[in-house]
Amino acid sequence: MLHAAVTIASHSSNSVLRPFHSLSRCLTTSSIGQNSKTGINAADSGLVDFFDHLLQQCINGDHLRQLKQTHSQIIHTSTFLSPFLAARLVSVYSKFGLLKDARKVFDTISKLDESFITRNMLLWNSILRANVVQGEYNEALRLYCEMRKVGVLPDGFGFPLIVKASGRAMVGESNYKLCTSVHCHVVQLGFRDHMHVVNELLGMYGKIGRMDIACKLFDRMPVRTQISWNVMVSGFANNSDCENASKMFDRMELEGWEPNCVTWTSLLSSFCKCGRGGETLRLYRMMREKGVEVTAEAVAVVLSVCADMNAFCTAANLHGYVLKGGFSNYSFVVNSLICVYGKNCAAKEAESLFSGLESKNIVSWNALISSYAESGLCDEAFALFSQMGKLHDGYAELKPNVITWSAVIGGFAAKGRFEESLEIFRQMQIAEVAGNPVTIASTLTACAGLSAHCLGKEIHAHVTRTLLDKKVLVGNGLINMYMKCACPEEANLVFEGLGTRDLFSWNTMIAGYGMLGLGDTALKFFYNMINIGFKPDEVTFVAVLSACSHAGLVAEGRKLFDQMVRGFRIESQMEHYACMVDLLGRAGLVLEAIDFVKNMPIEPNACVWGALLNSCKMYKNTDAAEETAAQIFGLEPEMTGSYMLISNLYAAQGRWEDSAKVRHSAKTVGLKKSPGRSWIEVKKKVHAFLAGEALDSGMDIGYWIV
DNA sequence: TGTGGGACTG
Repeated sequence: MLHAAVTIASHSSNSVLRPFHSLSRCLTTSSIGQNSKTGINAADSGLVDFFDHLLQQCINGDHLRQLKQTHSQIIHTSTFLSPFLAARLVSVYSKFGLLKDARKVFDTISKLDESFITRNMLLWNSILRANVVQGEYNEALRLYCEMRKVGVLPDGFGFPLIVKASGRAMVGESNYKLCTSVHCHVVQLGFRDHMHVVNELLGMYGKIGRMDIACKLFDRMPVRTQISWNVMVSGFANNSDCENASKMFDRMELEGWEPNCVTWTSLLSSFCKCGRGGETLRLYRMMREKGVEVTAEAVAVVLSVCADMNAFCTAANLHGYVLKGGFSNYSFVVNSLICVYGKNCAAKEAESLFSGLESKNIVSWNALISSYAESGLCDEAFALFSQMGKLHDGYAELKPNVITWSAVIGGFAAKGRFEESLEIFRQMQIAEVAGNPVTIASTLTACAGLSAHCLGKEIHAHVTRTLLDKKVLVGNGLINMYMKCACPEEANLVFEGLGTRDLFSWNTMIAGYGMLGLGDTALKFFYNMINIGFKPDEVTFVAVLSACSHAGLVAEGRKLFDQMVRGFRIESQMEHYACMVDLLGRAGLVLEAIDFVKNMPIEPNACVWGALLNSCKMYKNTDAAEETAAQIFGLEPEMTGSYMLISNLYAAQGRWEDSAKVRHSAKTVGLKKSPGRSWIEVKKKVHAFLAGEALDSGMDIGYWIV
């Protein structure tokens, strides 16, 4: 042992030398050379303290090499059987993220002495903690099973870890059974009222979406801590229930507790998750006024709200706060900054933040990729996505996850580049990444855009098998797809089968029936929706007004437009005016349509003029058409459709020279009408073809769904 | 000898 001590001293740096005095003390005052397998004598106890000190220094100074050295030195002394040091080594390795080494320490000592491992709770708890901290919840639960097998009963330190792992582990469809069985064990072993254990139980039930059980446990807690309250508020936040998060927050104050920065962060997060951005910002201001410490986590939440609300000024202020508050090294804060800049068309800034990040995790990549995709830069998104699989900083490759894939697929679908969107979806199947409701919704948008009925049906069958069809996002996508494929019966079946319907479900049904010219059915759905208590929004009225227009329901349309403004207090927007002009114009009330445009309280845009021009053409009102076309050329000179429309109108009247003149003037301003493009699905293949072009070979879209 | 709560991406 003396030799070991000398070796330590000679290998140590100056800072390591400091505890040497205590080591010399222990060497001079105790017997040397005694070795016991089960216990540590007095001399070793001093050595244990010494090694403990060294290990502490490894953590403080982030010295991995020193840790390895210290470990090997421990092995060369009898202290390697110290339960405390073994546990310490496990926890230090875990802090370095070296779970495998931690496990090796645990396994080695287990093999050395079986009776030792059954008695040593400290070691069990440290290996449990190591796994939980690293997010290895399933492994933590496996250890718990092992514990039970060898007859070790968890204590007040072990149970919180096991409970936490139960709520977060991936165990098939539901964790509920596992959670209740662990809960039973907690009660059996008398930890029903143990503060730390119950706090974890609250969190566990929150994680699996059972806030009802968490509430019952919370209400009968004999003593609560600040943590108990915070776990409840964050539980509601994670379940997107800002009403109850807010109630819990109020109740906390009412019962004399002061919400701290964590409580506030959870409250902000709950409002953010409910899509109530305005209130999140209001609460954030309130939090600052009250002098509550603003944490990096709170900043990240508020920044994510800014990104969604295009609140660029607030975000710029927060950026300053990030720099001042020293949060620039927090990758999750920088990730949300990337989103704010990316989504506000400041791609350069987003890119420089991204490249400045020391450690880019999957979220960082997704932040930039989804920013590109959402700003319509799908090629940039795809380029970055393609870079992901490659080697970065010499480290193992980072694989795109479901969020990455969905962002790219959604980006292409939103730009109308449906084939590319579906092709990437196919690649995703090959990469064996399972899609989720968001992925499926984007894919269905692409199917709808291509009227790819067969592929749409195939996706429908797939989501039915995986129970994703119960998700409202997927249901709405299916309804839209079937409507765009002119299959209202199938759309209706999906609608009827939806457990929960939201405003989108109703709007999609109304718009679908309207688009297919089934105005009466669209109206029936509109009135049903109101009768069961849904409040229509501006999109509903665009759908219902355009349904009236397609079905020639003029009186009904007029009534609804009036109801929208007076009854539902929805401000009429450009789309609503365009619908009304279309409604009147299509019905042959061209003069009234002209009058309607003249009396509009806002300046008409090209869509409104376009609707008017269309009706002028339908009813061969050349004078009004010319005047209207002039307005359009003034607003949008590149609108080729208007040139064609007016040229065709002249042609229809036999005014060939005028017709040719218009076409010529379009050419002189450098316009070329882009040819019409259509898709047709034949035998699970989508064929794209241009007007006047033969069918191409078609892209293979069959048998994608595994 | 050691306990817990808050975050960012589709």
